Amino acid sequence: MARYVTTTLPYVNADPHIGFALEIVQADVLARTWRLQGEEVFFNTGTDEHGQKIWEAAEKNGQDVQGYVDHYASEFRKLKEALALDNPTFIRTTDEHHKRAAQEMWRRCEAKGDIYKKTYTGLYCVGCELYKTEKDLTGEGFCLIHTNLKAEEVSEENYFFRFSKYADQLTKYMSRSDAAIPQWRRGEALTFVASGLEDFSISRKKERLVWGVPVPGDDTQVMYVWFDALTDYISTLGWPEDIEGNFAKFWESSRTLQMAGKDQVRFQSLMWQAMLMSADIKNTDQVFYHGFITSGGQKMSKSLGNVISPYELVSKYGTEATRYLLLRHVHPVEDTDVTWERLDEWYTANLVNGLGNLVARVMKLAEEHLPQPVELSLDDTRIEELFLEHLEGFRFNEAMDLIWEHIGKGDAYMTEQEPYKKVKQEHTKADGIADIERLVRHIAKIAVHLTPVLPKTSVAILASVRTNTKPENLFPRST
RNA sequence: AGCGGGGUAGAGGAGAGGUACCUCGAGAGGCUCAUAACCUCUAGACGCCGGUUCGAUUCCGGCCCCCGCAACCA
Repeated sequence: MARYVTTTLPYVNADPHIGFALEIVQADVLARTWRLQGEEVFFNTGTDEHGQKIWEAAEKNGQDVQGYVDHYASEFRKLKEALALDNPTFIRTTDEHHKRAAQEMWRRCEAKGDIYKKTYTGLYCVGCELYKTEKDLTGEGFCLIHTNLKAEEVSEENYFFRFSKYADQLTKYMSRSDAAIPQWRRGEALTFVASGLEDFSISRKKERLVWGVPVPGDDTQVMYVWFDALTDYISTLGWPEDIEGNFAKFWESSRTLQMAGKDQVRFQSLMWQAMLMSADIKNTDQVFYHGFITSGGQKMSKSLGNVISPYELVSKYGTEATRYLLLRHVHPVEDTDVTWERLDEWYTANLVNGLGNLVARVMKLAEEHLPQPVELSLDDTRIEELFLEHLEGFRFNEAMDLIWEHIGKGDAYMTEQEPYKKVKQEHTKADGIADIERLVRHIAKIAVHLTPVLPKTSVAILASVRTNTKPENLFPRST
């Protein structure tokens, strides 16, 4: 069966966030795991590039918008190299094909009678360029952020999507036990639907939102970013024309998975699913919601100055260690607090002293005492069922724990059997050599399990086993 | 207010109806193959109060605290 996995598309008004790195590394591990099992996989990511905020950010930087989004698109594209991502397809919502797809999505919903025009009256803060509700304003009607600006009452005619019409269908969809992971996010979505759905606005007047996809058949309106961006999950597959057949293969007749942050439940599991229902397209089979990474007990934010960027992680610890830290020490679905101090600790304890050191001590003995490389058997390279179950169940941390359990066992075996002593005495030499061979098989088995999670390390260990040589330090001690 | 998540040794985390596990740190031994690494042993913990149960830290209820749902942001 073909498989499909996508990240959400990050909005390009800031540098890549560590939370997005988490999301895309998790997606990558799944894509790699499936590919190892011989499945055909479509792995999608990209950038969300429309919207008023981006227009403004570009103006603020004195850049033209296209140049601005091009710059960010390339910043996000670099993640592929930095995080060793296995061949993701990279879509930009400013791609011509994507814009046509978004317009086709609009036409389909419209044909279904799910798009209508309505005058919206609200309190608008010019500073924020956003409509505000009463709780966003002071008692006197001033904006909480721009405290010197009084929100103005503004009326605007926009297009709305009949979200409310899909309440029953969404409830039914969310009743599938695997529609959202973890389970409690499903509960959240169901509660939200039960509380009553309000149709949402899907366009803005062109004067207010210049940088967006034009609404088909109405030059005065532009699509609001959500409507446009969500469509990327299928436009990336070539929908609607589907000349190459990817949509049929990877969406319609495959098991589809979306990865997203925990704040995305409403958008991914409800709004987007309602749009698909309206357009008569198959719903996403499963959406996985990861937790957030905090730093020093607080949400990362530029103003607090506690942002840890994925590129900083990679330049300090390297690609493989960054993947390791994200997969083992960040909880898949709960929030995790991360500080540089803790990152150093995990890196040294588990990669330098753990994995790296074990490989070094085993291969040093092998290089000196084995006459030839160990022949690996089929059994040495078989992946444990439990390991795969953990990965398929999004328990990346537990899958990693399993590997590190074996690393600990390798070290213990070495101390108990003392092959380094045995090889020095004629009458125990053969026994010592057999121990070393067993240890080499053991690290080979560890390497095989590392394939989807730490791909380069896995290759390095297996190469070292094949040539029977001690490798360069896999994880150098950081100074 | 409401909704959701969480409170586990000195620190940070995992886990689960019946010996509570991992990393760092502390104490005592051991080893020399290894990246001053590794192994063994020891001390030390399930927020509070009830309930269900033969048995609760785990399930249920109440309470107390922390975090997110608003922001440059995933």
